[in-house]
Amino acid sequence: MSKSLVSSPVIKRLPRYYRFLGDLESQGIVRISSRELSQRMGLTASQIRQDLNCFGGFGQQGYGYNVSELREAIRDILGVNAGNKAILIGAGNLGRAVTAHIDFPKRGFELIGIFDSDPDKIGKTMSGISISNVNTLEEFCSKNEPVCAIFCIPKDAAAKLAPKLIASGVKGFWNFSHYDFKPDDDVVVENVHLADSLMTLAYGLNNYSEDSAEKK
Amino acid sequence: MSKSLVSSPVIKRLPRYYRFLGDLESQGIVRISSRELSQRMGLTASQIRQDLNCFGGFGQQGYGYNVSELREAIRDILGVNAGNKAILIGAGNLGRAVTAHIDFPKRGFELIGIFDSDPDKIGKTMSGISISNVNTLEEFCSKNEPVCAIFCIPKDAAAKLAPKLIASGVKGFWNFSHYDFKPDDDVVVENVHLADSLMTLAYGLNNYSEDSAEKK
DNA sequence: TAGATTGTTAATCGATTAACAATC
DNA sequence: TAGATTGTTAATCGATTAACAATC
Repeated sequence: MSKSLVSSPVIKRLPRYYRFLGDLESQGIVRISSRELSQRMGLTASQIRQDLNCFGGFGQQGYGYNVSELREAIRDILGVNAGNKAILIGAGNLGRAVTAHIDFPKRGFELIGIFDSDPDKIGKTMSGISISNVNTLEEFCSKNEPVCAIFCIPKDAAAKLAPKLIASGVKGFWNFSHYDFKPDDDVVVENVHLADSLMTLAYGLNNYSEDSAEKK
Repeated sequence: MSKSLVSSPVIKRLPRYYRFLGDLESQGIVRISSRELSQRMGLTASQIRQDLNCFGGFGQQGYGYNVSELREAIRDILGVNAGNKAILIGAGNLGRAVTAHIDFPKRGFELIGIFDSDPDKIGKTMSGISISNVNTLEEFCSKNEPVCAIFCIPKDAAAKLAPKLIASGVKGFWNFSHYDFKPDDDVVVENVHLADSLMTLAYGLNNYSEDSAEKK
């Protein structure tokens, strides 16, 4: 398989397109032009056409885009039906919230295991999945071959587990910890740094002025 | 107060600088050059110097940067000591995790209220704060004047509450919902779209190859 | 056919990187 | 002073926007 040629800003916009198209579909809207979609989403029509054309010509001149068709196309590009096997590590508050809050099958994943080191938690269940001892992790991985790990653990624990998981064949990380993956780790990482996000908001508030509102 | 002149990519890197400098400080490291910091963080030295110079000259030629001084400077730029009054809306799994997981004072905020609409939750406490009925929200705001609201509620509830909160003087939102703020809302918004982040990861996994690893 | 809207190329804008003179 | 490293300007790179010919 060859390198993905599509730039990161484009890819990060895909889930939002997917969401808007889902809304349009459930409103019964059949077709939409890049211009109208751009107005609803707060983008330029140019950008939408450029983004979509990274993956193919989904529209029709003079008509626009068929909402359902485009949505399905983006769904398949994202791989929302792929059912990637994932494990979650850390059954604390954050792990519990992620487990309860995220509809994994809808987002392209299947949650097949939860791990923790706390004896009080091991053996209990979370969203129907039994919590396993983290020292059985490698055994579990060689048997079940998850491709994705979700880090809801502190930085130090993440630092210890990351190399082991990578060696076990884990290719992607949804990283809520402050551990920094190295570029040569050769894995796909999505960082969710909540504290960083909140501090960015603090900056925005402390430098708030009439004309400096939202800018992603 | 005039418009912030610093670009969004720069601002989003500040919390990460802050974190790394904190680590360096706790390791007892007193000075650091942009070059060494760049190697540790996986950035270019140029970028670090450019970023910092948006806010002032914190370094010294031939020496580099004093770790503690620089960290304190960034802390003040971010406003981590500002104690912005914040309220959290939605005491479900996500709200509970955020409340338990985030050290608000350390990130520039003071959590002064939690709201929900569920009678089973109202009156109970979360991290020492009593959960109030969401129908008392406006009254609470006019009395206590929070500047920030944290949305841990579904899209529809967010859509209903956002205008009210903005009218009440709330200037910033930490938005975990799928509600989209409009540019003319004239507020500061930090979106944390967990489902979007996870789908981006799905894309990365489904298009994984040897050479296409992490790219923020 | 005429009108609308795409796909795509060209122009612009902004962010990152490189270079180097200033200076500690 | 000589060496190191910043602050800052200039060059490059990439992403966004504008324009328009192709075409449904």
